[in-house]
Amino acid sequence: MALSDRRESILQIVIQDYIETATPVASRHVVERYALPTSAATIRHEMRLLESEGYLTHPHTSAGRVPSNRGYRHFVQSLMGHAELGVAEQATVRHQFFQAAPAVDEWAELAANVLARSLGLLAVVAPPQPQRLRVRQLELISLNDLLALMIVVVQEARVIRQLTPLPAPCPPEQLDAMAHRLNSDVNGHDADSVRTVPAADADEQAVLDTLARVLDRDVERSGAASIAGLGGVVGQPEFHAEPERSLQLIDLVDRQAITELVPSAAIEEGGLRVLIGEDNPSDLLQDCSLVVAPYGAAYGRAGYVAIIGPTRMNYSRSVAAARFHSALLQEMMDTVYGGAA
Amino acid sequence: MALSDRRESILQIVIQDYIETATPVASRHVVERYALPTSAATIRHEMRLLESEGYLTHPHTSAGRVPSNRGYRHFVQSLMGHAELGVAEQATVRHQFFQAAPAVDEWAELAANVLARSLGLLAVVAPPQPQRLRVRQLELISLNDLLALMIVVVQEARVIRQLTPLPAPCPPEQLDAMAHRLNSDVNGHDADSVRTVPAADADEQAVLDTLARVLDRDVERSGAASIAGLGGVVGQPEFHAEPERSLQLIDLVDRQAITELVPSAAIEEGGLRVLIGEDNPSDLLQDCSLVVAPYGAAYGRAGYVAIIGPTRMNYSRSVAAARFHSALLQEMMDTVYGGAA
DNA sequence: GTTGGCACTCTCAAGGGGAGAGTGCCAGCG
DNA sequence: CGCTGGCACTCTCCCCTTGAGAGTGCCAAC
Repeated sequence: MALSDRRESILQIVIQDYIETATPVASRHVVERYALPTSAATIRHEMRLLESEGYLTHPHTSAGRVPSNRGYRHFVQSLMGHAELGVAEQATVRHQFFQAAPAVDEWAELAANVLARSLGLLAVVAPPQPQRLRVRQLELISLNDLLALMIVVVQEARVIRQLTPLPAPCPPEQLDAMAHRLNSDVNGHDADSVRTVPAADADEQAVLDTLARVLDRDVERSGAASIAGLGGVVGQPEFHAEPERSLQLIDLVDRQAITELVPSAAIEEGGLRVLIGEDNPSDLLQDCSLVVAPYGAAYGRAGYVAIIGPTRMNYSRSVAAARFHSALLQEMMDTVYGGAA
Repeated sequence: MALSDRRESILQIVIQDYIETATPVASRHVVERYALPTSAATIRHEMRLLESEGYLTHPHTSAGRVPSNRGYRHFVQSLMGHAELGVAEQATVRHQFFQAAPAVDEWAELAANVLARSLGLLAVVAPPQPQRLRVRQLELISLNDLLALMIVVVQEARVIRQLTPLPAPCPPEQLDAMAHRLNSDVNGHDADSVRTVPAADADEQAVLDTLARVLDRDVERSGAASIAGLGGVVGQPEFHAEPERSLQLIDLVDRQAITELVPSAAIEEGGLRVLIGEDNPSDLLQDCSLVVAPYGAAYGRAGYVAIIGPTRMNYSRSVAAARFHSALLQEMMDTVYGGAA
């Protein structure tokens, strides 16, 4: 099933041209634009063969050729080559990351915005999910004698806040003292080991109970994914034609539900993956492709950088950008939180 | 220019019907649906007068009547009455708020989501912007001998994170000691007074400098607005007809730029305001209305709850919901952070 | 002041036709 | 045997027309 050299290069031309112009590409257009030494009829013949082998399709009789999912897949695997982001662009992005606040969620937000802007596609960036949370610092702020505000800093500079009712009245100074005392007891502990810390009185017990509970609960909650680039992707011509599809996608983003469409199998596997058309688990992403690059597996359930766009996306740029950002996020985490894993 | 009673009630019927059905309302439809004791011809006559007075318009000759912006304005001021959210709904929302983490940004996020879902419109909720930040707690985490991670908890449980290079090598225990020492020095201080704290050595000076800088910087940054409900609002029939308008709006939300369309004059004035059609500062919100309810002015530059939708929005529900949420946010802040203002 | 009747206007959907774009195929050529 | 020009064929897209339907505006009568 190997393709002849000429056939391959025609396939490549058709796909690249279609990615650029978003219009079916005609035989005459190919010979003219790319100054091929053959006639349009010959190209037509080759295209016909490429179509019978399943790499191209035909919207209707008198339209040019359009890549099929199989064509895109072949393009990504064999034809597209290995691109890298330009040095200048890499430097600019790195700079932005080192300017940002040193926290995973901030980085994820920044990465999603940068990716969305530079690719014009939808970008979803999720921070790694820690398996369990360990206390770094505990603070108690007295709101009144029977109610305290608990602020817990856990690893990777994540912060949990929680109201804590106190069973016995506890004036501010006493609460401060308690926080101070508890800090050395709970430092570095996770939910389970917090539960084994002995309490001096009922209030301390209440605080410890609450602490253990929120440590468990926030393992689930922590690390919401950042999403950006909706404007770019619904502006793509493929969405112009079908408003309902756009609405579904907008709704998915609005409800933060696209994160569920990034298949966890692809993330856990470790390497960068490109899912094209029906590779996708969801019908909602028919005619869409997904580029997924996981990172930060050492910090819990791996985070990921995902690019979502029409199958007609610029794979070369998308893959390069996703690879670069996932590596950068990994590097940032290792630099700033490396010891804390 | 006062309207007769009958004319007023016809205006009210037309507006309410149009809000509900989104189709121009015809004279016959009015008499039939609302079982009026007059004939269609009479209604037509009255509608004609309402149109000549500027309260209604006409998409084209043989279409029913549609409220003009002036009509909506009159409706909001005189006809709509004062609605409140149902007791059950109020209780549900309150419950959700007390379940959430006690932090202004979480509340804003929750409020935006609840509003968007219950109204089907775009909701923007911004927390108040403090005039200056005061330190509550300072933590330093040693990344290596020359680099520390600074975590600052300021009032309203906001958290600032920042990398801090250290001029002289400083092992972890020493850094802990410094944090402990500094904590009592800077507690309750703002950027200006942090600058007056004397430093024991070069490292301490570096930490204090960084602290003062981020306290200044984050006054600008803190409190990004939460936005929700894009899916609902672009699903409205008025956006179906004009895809470019939807794209502009989507882009505005994607880039977090709608917050700039909420006029600061309306916020600073204090009370709830309804801006209809060309009341809006931006051309992008032509045919849109904006309900703005400020809150939390005691905590700095006031935050706000804003509802954005087509001029054909349900003003009664929107106003009631905006009023309720702004009051609730105010109450939450007073309860949890009341003493800290 | 209210009403029924009627002419008038405008939209909307469906149908028809012509221009344009590309292909598929074939016969001829090197 | 592969390449090429020519030509018929097909399908889309846009424009125009047409007819049905919806509502109004107005008038004369009550």
